[in-house]
Amino acid sequence: MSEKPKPKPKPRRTRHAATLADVGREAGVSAMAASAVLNGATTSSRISQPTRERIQEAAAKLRYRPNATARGLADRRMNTIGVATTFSANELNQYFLEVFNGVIEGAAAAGQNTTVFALTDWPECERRLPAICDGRIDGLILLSPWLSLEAGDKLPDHTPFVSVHANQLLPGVTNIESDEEAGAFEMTRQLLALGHRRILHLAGPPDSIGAQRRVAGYLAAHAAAGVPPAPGHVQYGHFTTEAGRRAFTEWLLHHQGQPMPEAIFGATDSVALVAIDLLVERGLRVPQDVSVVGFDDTLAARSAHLTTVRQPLREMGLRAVELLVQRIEAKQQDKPERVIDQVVLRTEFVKGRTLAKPRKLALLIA
Amino acid sequence: MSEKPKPKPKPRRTRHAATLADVGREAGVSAMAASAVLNGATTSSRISQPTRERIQEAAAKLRYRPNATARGLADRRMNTIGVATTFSANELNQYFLEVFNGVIEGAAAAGQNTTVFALTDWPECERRLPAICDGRIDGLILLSPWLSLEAGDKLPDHTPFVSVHANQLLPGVTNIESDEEAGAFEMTRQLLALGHRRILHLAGPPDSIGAQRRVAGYLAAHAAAGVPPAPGHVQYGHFTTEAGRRAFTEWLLHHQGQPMPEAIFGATDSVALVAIDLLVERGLRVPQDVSVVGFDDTLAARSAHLTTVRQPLREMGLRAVELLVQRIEAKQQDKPERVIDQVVLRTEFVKGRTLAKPRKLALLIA
DNA sequence: CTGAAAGCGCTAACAA
DNA sequence: TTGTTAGCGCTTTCAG
Repeated sequence: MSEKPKPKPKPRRTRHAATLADVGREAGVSAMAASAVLNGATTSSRISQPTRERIQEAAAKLRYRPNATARGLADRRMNTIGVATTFSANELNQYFLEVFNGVIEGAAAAGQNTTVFALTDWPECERRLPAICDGRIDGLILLSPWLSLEAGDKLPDHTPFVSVHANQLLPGVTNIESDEEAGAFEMTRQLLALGHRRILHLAGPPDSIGAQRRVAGYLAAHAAAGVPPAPGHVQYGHFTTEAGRRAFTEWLLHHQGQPMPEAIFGATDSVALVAIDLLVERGLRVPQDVSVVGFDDTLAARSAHLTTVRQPLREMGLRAVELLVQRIEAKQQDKPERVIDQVVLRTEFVKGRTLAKPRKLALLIA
Repeated sequence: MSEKPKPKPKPRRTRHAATLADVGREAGVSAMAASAVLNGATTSSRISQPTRERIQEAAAKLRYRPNATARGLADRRMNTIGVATTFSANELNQYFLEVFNGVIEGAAAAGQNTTVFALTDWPECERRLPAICDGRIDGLILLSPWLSLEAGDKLPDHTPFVSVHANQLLPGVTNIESDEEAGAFEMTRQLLALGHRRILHLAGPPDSIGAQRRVAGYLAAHAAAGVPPAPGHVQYGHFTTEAGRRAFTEWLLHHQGQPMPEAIFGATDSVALVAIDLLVERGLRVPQDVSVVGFDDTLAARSAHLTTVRQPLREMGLRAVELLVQRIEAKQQDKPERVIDQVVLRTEFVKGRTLAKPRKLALLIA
């Protein structure tokens, strides 16, 4: 071939610190040797001791820093997993914190970093997903995603996914959940066993699968005990504090003059806690006058000694990472993999201080 | 098998989806044109409408996805900020959640992603910092870092930093904090004004600047009121629930038979909340028998209606991102910048339900 | 208006 | 044991 034009040394807008090439030059070896020594590339064992040392010295002298971006580009791997969830400024999300804690821990254990994609809502997720799965992460955890099946079909296929508490099973995405119905069943069973009959369930949104399962548990426990649920005692709403406040307030308004429920079963701890607030504001005592129980066992519940159903949120986060990393590895090695549809973890009754026997005389709603 | 000369089209371990080159080929234009159209590179306006459309079509057809890693490498910018903090599995960190919420929000507003580096302790941070600042993030927020000055000197200098609640001002790192001393002062002032005299301050670690400031506020308020602090009523410990439990239990043990404090001022909400627990376990009522107040105004405190000092944690997170992004921009454009040392936000007294006048008769510690 | 070429920093494959 | 070459996918000069 023709002579190499050999252009000028190029100004090199020296952004990054020293590069492998720099180190190599300094040590009088190739960049590749430096790579082998410094970043443990495949050939690392084949470098002689003296060369090794020269390279180490040069690296130290030039304060060499590997560049993750470049490595990621070459490797097609960033060692970073993503977590996508809705994150609202007005109400802090305990649930998120608990799961996230597990994710962080699992990721650290697997040598992965974690980047968070904060969404305002799930439609936004559908839009942004392609941009999210653009090489910066190796896999993504969807945290209680609310995606349509069509959206699920359009998930980028070069990125492995795992979901936690998905509202809808997505094709090819392992979902981690807990046996919420069993949890709600057990909780309701305990309430009934104590003698409670008018148990108000402040439920989540009717189109949430989780909310449905909790309602199902509530109803099943009644059926199992041969007790018909108190009529009108399932009030749908949402999982948040504010929604809980609205739902309960409204329910009370619509039931003025009627007997106060003996127990209130919130669809989440937030709902239960705000119910306690509202009862206290009315001069009622918990649990002497009304028992209140929740669902999730988040931090606020624990510090309030709320009786609740524990979902192993941290474990769910851990598990999600584990499964995701497995899938990433498999994909990396082009290994076949059979995707597990679901992993269901157990829920557990947590005895707090907000559950007691019903009082003898019914209170009337003021 | 044997013929080889012709360097084959290269198997191209087809990892990533379609590339710009693919799109260009499909549309019969150069990759560069595709880049201009699809990713809004500098020259984007100079592409003719028809070409534009052809490229768009081709991109859609091939399901082109930009690759952030490649772009990051070329741009030397990932549009990602990092947050480094210690994260322990055994105790959930409310403080983190609050600040993080602000960070997430700020980052989203600035079009940045957020990646979390979970550390077990700050020495680990010093070790990992070089590896963290390796091109994957454009800047880093240190969340209540506890770094020595020497460590501060060794911070990689190609990455801008911002700290929140740093225990030690780091050179060239803007620190965001709140006027904790003023907050503690005001809280103590209120306690004294209500008539409290034996105020037990369950403080943080003596070597924490934040703990020191809270103690300073406590003492200053006494001085301002002309009331000598009750002797032995500052007990050092740590900011966590467990540490709070230990500290209070121990203190009570050492003061058996002496009067119970009229009020307890926890260095954090966690400490205050666990103090309430311990009091209740001893059959005491809060606030009728003992007032309990905290510091931070985290979620658990709010749901417990704890009287506390609010630190604007979310705002601090927002501000941190803002400042960091500014610095990143400045750096990108090689603009000179004068680094602000500190930003101090205001704290605020939050009236809850755990503060009342002291009871007339002193209780004795059992 | 468009394309060719070079390079961001690193790694794998192949020679030497 | 070491160096050379050729990308990873994208962007930015600089020519046409």
